[in-house]
This record gives sequence, structure tokens and C-alpha cells, in this order.
Amino acid sequence: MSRKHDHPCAIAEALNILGDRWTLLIIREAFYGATRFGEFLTNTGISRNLLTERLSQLVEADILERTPFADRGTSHAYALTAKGRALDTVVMALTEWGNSYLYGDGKEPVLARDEASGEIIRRIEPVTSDGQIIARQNIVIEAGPGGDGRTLSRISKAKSHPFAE
Amino acid sequence: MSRKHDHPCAIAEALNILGDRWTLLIIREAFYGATRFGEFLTNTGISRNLLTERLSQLVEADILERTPFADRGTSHAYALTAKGRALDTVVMALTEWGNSYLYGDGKEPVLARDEASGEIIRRIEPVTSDGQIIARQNIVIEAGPGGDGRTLSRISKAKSHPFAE
DNA sequence: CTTAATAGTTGCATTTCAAGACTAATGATT
DNA sequence: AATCATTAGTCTTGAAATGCAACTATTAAG
Repeated sequence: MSRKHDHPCAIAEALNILGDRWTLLIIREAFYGATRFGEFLTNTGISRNLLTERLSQLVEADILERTPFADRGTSHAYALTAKGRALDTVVMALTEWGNSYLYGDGKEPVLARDEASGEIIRRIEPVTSDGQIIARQNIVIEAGPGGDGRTLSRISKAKSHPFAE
Repeated sequence: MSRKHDHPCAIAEALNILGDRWTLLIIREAFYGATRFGEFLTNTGISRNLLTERLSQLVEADILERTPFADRGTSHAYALTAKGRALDTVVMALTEWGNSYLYGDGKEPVLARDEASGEIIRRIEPVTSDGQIIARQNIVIEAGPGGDGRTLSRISKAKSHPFAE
């Protein structure tokens, strides 16, 4: 990745870590249970030098944790931290979007299913603290405590209900 | 973006379109109401040549739609399609993760709020077709109808409950 | 003490990015 | 009509990231 975004925005800041072709694929593998260098290598198709760099960035960012793990050779286990596991919604949202809009019904390569209901998972929704689904037309965006002047002016010109319709 | 991922996986395929530093920032701006070249340019900080390329990729991918729009000069409006609007969960999930784990409570630059309850939005959840929240430990992944042999072997070695814990 | 397995490094050719100058198209101004 | 202002986009160039393959290092097994 070249230079970093520096404007105050959660998405921009997240993309400083996740915004490339490989990082979320590595994180997908971590969710699926990969722990070793070689597993990430063969399951994603990334090259060795990039994998080395990305893994160390993810460890640095506290998304993966590296622990020694001796069987043969010099080997380590990379596992998701709490911060990394919190990316589950991002992974599920991307999976759902890709399945629905890039493959389509009946052509999905990998599916997530709810064992309790038996349903394939097709909806990811924002919910209130007591579990009520929040309707898109009720969602507003506003400057938060960490916003600066530029944020304020950008947000003030923005649609107040960005996800409605 | 360099070469494309070619293995059957919704995330890999999604990253072929969204997997760079800028694309999701452009999509964020589209949700916030930006429609014009100049708005995307100044609100994201991307360079002109890249913005040109990314916008045309997004139009090509049917995520944005370009329509003529004459006031002064040569101008067009870029607006989200249905496929683009379906990325709302990805945008919300990234926003929520970034706010929680990169900024932290009380330091969020931009917040999403539910007008109905007044709450700041902090939970994004998979739900069943009738709106019940699906518990992480009940989520299993499985090969779908579009999977090939490689998918099958990758998935069969994967943790069956990737989001549990 | 050699071999095999795993993880990682190095060097190099290619591709992409970043930045700014330049061009094109169109409505407004005189 | 001619010029100007505005918006969108192209072109050029140096810098940075990527992809590939060969090489090195570390440790366990035999």
C-alpha cells in the first residue's frame, strides 16, 4: 500500500489497514482456521514476501497474534485477536454481497448457514442494543466527538439519511 | 489493482472490485450524497487519473450509474445502483469496526444513529428471514453449488464454526 | 551430521500510484 | 461571435508497491 489516508473517518482509517487486494483474504483464512504461514500462502495465492509483510502489519495492528509453534522447522501460529474477530461482520457482509451480486442464487461457491433455523444466511442488519432491527430510513449520520472542521463540513453537506431507499 | 483473484470465493471476487485503498471511500461518498467528479475528488483526496479509472470500473461493475448532468462544463452525475446500495452493510460494518477499534468510544469522527431509538448504532448482526438474530456459534460454512474441487478441499479443512467464540 | 520441512529474505522486472500540467467541452458574459 | 469560467478528464513522469523465483535460516527427525 502506498500512502495513508489521514482524514478522520472510520472507513478511511480501516482502509489504511484492510484496503488492499490481500489483507481481507488473509483474514478470511484466519476465520476459516488457517494459522500457519504455509496455509495462508497456498489458500490465498499471495507471494511469500507480501505475505510476510501483511502478516506483520496485521500483528502490528493487533488483528493477528503470533505465537511460536514448534513441529518442524521454524514455525508460528497466527490467530485472530478480539479486534480481529470483530471483523466477522465485515467478512459476513462481503460474503453476502459477493454471493448475491457477483455469483447469484444457486451459484455461490461458499455458503454460511444458520444451524438453528437451517436457513442460508442472507441478511446482515444493524440492530439496537436490545436486538431490534433498525430500518434504513431511520439511520442518520452525524459528526462525532472526534470530528474536526473538515469532517463537520463534509458531513453537513452529506445526505442525512445515507442508507434510506 | 494488479492481477485478479481467480478462485471461487465471494470475498476474493468482491476484492477484485473493492480491494484497494480508494474504492470503498468513493462508495462511502456516494452514500453520503456525492454525485460529481469534483466532489469525489475533494472529499476523498484521490488523484484525478485514479478517480477517472475507479469511477469507470465502478460503472462497469454496475455499482455506480453515470448520467449526463449539465450545468456548467462537461458534467455527469454518478449515483449508486441497487447493487451499489447493497454495499450498505459493508459500509456500516467497516464504520462500526473502525469507530470501535481504531478510534474508540468518545473519539469517533462520524457516527450513525437510529432516529427511532436515539441510539448510536453499534451492532451489525446476521438475521434470519424473519428477523431473528443468528448467534455466532450457530453459523456454519459449507461448499455451495458454485464451488469447485479446490473450494471443497479448502472448506473441508476449515473450521466448521468460523465465527464462534 | 545429514536431510526434510517450514518460514522467511533478497533481487529484479513489471505494474500501479501520485502529482501536476495540460486539453476538451460547454454554458455564461461581454 | 469571441472570450471566459467551470467542470471533467488525459498525459507525462518519478516513486512506490507488486509478483516471481531463487536463496537463506532454523529446527526436528533419522
